[in-house]
Amino acid sequence: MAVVATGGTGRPEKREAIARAATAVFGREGYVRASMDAIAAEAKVSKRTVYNHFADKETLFLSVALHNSAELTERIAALMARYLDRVVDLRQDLVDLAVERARAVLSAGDHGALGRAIRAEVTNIPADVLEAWLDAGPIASQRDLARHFTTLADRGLLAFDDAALAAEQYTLLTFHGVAERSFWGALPVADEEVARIAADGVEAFLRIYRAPAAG
Amino acid sequence: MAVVATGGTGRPEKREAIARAATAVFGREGYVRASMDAIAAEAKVSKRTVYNHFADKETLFLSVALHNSAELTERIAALMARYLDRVVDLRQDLVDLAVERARAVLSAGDHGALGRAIRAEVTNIPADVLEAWLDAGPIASQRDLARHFTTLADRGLLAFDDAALAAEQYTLLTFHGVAERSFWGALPVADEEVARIAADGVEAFLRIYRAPAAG
DNA sequence: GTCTATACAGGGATAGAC
DNA sequence: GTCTATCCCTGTATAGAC
Repeated sequence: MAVVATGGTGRPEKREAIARAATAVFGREGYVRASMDAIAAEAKVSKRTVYNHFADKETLFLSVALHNSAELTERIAALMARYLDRVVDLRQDLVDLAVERARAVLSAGDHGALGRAIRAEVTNIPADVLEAWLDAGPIASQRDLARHFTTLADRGLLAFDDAALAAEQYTLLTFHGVAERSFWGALPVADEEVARIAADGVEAFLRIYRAPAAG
Repeated sequence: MAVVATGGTGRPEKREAIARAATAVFGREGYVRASMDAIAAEAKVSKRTVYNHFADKETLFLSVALHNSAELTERIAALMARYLDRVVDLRQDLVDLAVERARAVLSAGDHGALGRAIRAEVTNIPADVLEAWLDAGPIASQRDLARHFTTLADRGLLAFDDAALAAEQYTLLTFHGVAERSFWGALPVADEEVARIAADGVEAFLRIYRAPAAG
């Protein structure tokens, strides 16, 4: 069970097209229902080319899963930098970050959909690959968030003993409610609902962690 | 697409055995991988008997999903009654409830496993059936919890404007972190981890919602 | 020398028939 | 309770095309 992408003597643009198509099809159909024929068709390559770039269906799935995980972590890191690097109105920035993160992860695009496929297959994924996926994805994002929170605490805007715990509870209060309601992006959630949950979550979060001195 | 269980002219004990077997197999394998042969074998009946009681695979799945949802709601309601009807140490009772709920939903048993299968199939489940599942399961449990919280507020132990929001945030803080970590029961989580998350979650919850007068 | 197109072997699934 | 019609999937093989 090769974790690293296999082979790949072919043209890189084909490989990328296959990976993109696989992300879309696995996200739409889930691992079991997705067929290599459908992926080849979506990538507009022959099935033989798919097998030339990726050893088998499982390798292809795990490969795009890891790639997708890292990509999403980057996008979320960019959002955190945008909203938490230069905070002027802490509450508003935390709400905006929550809304944008929910949109990035759960929007109809491929990101959340592939995450759902991975969660569905979790019992069939080798432990080391699952760990790599977690480490490049959710765990990395939580680490990034904890770092930002530490900076905010240094600036006197937040107060806590455990930055990782604060980051986890922020995520639970502002994100997981939406993720659960939408089944990780499978069903649409109204924008107002996302905004409401974000506002309520930040309100609760600030009651726990706002520094006494701060407004 | 019949929502209600179909047919059922056969012996009720056979029907129950099939439903139990289907719950186990769907939970272990997921909807697509589970085969009617495996379910018949696990129930120790012939495949013909399975099709005599349930019209097809989809009907069987949706039927056991709804049943399972209602059953789990009952078990959680019993836990809430046990820990919240006669509160003496609010913090301890909230922690114990969180731990027991996590155990009930996520333990290696069939309950959480089937829930995982449903979440994986959410895009293939008819909207009305999904709504019925939510209403008999997660939504019902949240309503029950909100009712208990209202009583606790009347007794001066909690303080909030919106009981439903408080119940949702209690669930997020004390339960969803464990659910996510274990992928809804697919992977084991150490008892100490469950206890730690419950304690941290209740601590945060009480900082938001403990009544000023109460200890 | 990689890609396309298509065909094929082998296995397994549902659902119904005997 | 077994047997079978029908279908779909993975992965390979066999052609030729740029």
